[in-house]
Amino acid sequence: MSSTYHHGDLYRQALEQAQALLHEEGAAAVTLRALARRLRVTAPALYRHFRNRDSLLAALAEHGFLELRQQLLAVQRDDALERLTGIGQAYIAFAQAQPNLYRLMFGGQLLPRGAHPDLDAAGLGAFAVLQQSIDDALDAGYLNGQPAGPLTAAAWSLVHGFAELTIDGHLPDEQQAPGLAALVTRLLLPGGPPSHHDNTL
Amino acid sequence: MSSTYHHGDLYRQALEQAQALLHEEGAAAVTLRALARRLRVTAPALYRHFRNRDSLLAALAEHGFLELRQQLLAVQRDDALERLTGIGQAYIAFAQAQPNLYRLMFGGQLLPRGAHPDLDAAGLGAFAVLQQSIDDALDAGYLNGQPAGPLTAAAWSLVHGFAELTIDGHLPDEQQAPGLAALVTRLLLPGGPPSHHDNTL
DNA sequence: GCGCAATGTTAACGCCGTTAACACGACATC
DNA sequence: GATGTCGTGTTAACGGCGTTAACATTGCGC
Repeated sequence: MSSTYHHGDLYRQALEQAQALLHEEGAAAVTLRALARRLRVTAPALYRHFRNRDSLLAALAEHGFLELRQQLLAVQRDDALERLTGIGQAYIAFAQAQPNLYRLMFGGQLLPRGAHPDLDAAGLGAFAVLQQSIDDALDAGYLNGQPAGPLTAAAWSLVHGFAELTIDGHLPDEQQAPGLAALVTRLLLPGGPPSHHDNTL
Repeated sequence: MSSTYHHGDLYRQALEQAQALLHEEGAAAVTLRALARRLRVTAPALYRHFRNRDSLLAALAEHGFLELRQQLLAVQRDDALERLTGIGQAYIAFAQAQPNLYRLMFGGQLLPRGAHPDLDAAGLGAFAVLQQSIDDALDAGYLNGQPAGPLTAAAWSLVHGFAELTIDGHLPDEQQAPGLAALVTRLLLPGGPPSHHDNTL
């Protein structure tokens, strides 16, 4: 009399174990059958909760974007420019702490856009934090009043690129020093009204 | 009497067809069996030329890095700073022209580093072009004499990040205007001796 | 207490990477 | 020219995968 024929909350546990699998072994290891084995359930059972494997991966990526957004929102500084650089560093820290998750979020496996609307929305939500903090910095007179659009694109490109290159080991070792992330996030920002942040390297 | 029991140059044709498959349908579609079907050959035949599927993908990525290097080397400008921005734009153009190849090169499927030495070497070869052009710009008095290491990391991060974000559709549409690539590649560079390149947006 | 909907299992399909055993044929050696 | 060897192809088979259809069990509303 297996008292757990009905598992109870397979959906939640599946997400948790899938996150563990992703974190430990990468997206390729997030297999419906492997996940089912971990949960002591047969593979087709998972189809009651996920349309297919891609939907499961999309759900993981979506959670990743939601978590990233929260970590960016948690950066609080008085000065708008300091907050912007802090956000950049938090972004990089997120990617370095969970490289497999980050690769799933940006690896391009879940394309095309529109296939997973919730995922797209979560991605925009994270992007919005960065965008807002740039607007705030501009309002505070920083960034030489450059147009917000290209600035945002450049800022995101910089942190995203640095995050990916470091977690994939593409940058030479000496350029992976812990402090470099901070340095890089400041290179883009050639000053503004208060001068307590020169690019004094 | 199939006159082509011995195929002749299966290795070269396999690489070509694999490139086509990759370009048209992405890395997931580059399957040994699908490739064998295209070549009118059985799947195990490919194991005479590639250790396994990963080696095939690594060979494709390696060719990508070699081609990228050539395209960067082909950028010739008199002014060192102009050449640097030209290289950034050529880099982005490469990624946008062959998104599936670019994702394979940087998607992190071929890790860990050291698993495919030829691939690692080719990657470093492409990186070296960028590094050299930054050294040249510094020698010409540009970039405010900032340290070369972080500068290189930041420059590569910027172009790599922008390339990936655009080919994956993460940037809002208005920020994908053709000219934006040029703009972004200049944001990083706050001038130098000659002033014919302000950040006049 | 009954019935239905939710949620699990079993069995099976085709595709995949990979390996072992075998077959063909070009090319060197005698 | 016969012969043997080695490179390169085929055949057959294994297990793992995503996925589906059919069936089984259970909890919950009436």
